[in-house]
Amino acid sequence: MGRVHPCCSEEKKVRKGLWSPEEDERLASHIARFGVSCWSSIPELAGLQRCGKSCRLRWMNYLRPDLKRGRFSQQEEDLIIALHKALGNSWSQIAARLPGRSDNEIKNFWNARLRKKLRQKEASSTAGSKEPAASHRRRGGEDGVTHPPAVFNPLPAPEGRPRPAGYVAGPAATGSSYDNDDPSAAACSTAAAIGGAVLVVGNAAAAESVAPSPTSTTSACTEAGGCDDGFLKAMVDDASFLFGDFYLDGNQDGSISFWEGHAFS
DNA sequence: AAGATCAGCAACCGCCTGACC
DNA sequence: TGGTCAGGCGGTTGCTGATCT
Repeated sequence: MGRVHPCCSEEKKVRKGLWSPEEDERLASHIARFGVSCWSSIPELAGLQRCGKSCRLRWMNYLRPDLKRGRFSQQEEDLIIALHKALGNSWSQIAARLPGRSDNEIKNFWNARLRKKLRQKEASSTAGSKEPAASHRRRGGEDGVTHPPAVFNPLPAPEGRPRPAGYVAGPAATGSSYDNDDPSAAACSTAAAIGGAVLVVGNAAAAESVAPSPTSTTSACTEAGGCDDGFLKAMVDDASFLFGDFYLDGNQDGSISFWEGHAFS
């Protein structure tokens, strides 16, 4: 393990660092014309002095036509927080549920923004905490705690979607908005139909119990009547299921509710 | 005005995993 | 069955522009 990829070895003259517009153009036009068959052969075929991994990364994170780039919407932000709570640092899985966003983008966003934001929230809620508001980035600045505190900004319900018994709108609800042109918001909205069962994931106790495992793909959860980890796993493993049939919701106590259109089995 | 600090982002590095021989 | 290879992933680093002092 840890062996150097042949395509990245010193023997071949490979460029590193930022990509030039010409390189981008070469790679993009090559992939547009021939598609992606074998990343390791693409540099040669496209006339690039890069390793295949570098080409793949550039394509996946920057050149892919379906990337939307730009700032994260409030819905995306909420979704990332919720998915991170459920999936941990599985950025690729989180990215799979956020159309138009790359795992790298989400990862950077999380590291740069959300983690700090959540930490500040936590610090302010536990007044008197000695933790600095902005512990400085990198160089071992991370504390090893990779999960956010059990805080989640509630989303407002889409128009016409009935609230379940017991739903409590949180104070942050008015701060959220739905952008109609935002895919993730649209996805949430499309699930607006159908009321019914509510799956509550990550209440404070549950979040605590899940927090120590950054790669955990299951979570303690409760439903009106209980839910099993397998269900949640299935849900987070299936983007269309999540987007098509679920509406993500947050509760005042920091828990997250997933509304769905099917009866739980 | 200049240096220090912060924030965002692109890209590299090391490791894991599955396919293939 | 074990070794090799390529793809993929998460963590980390480095660069750059903006903001602060």
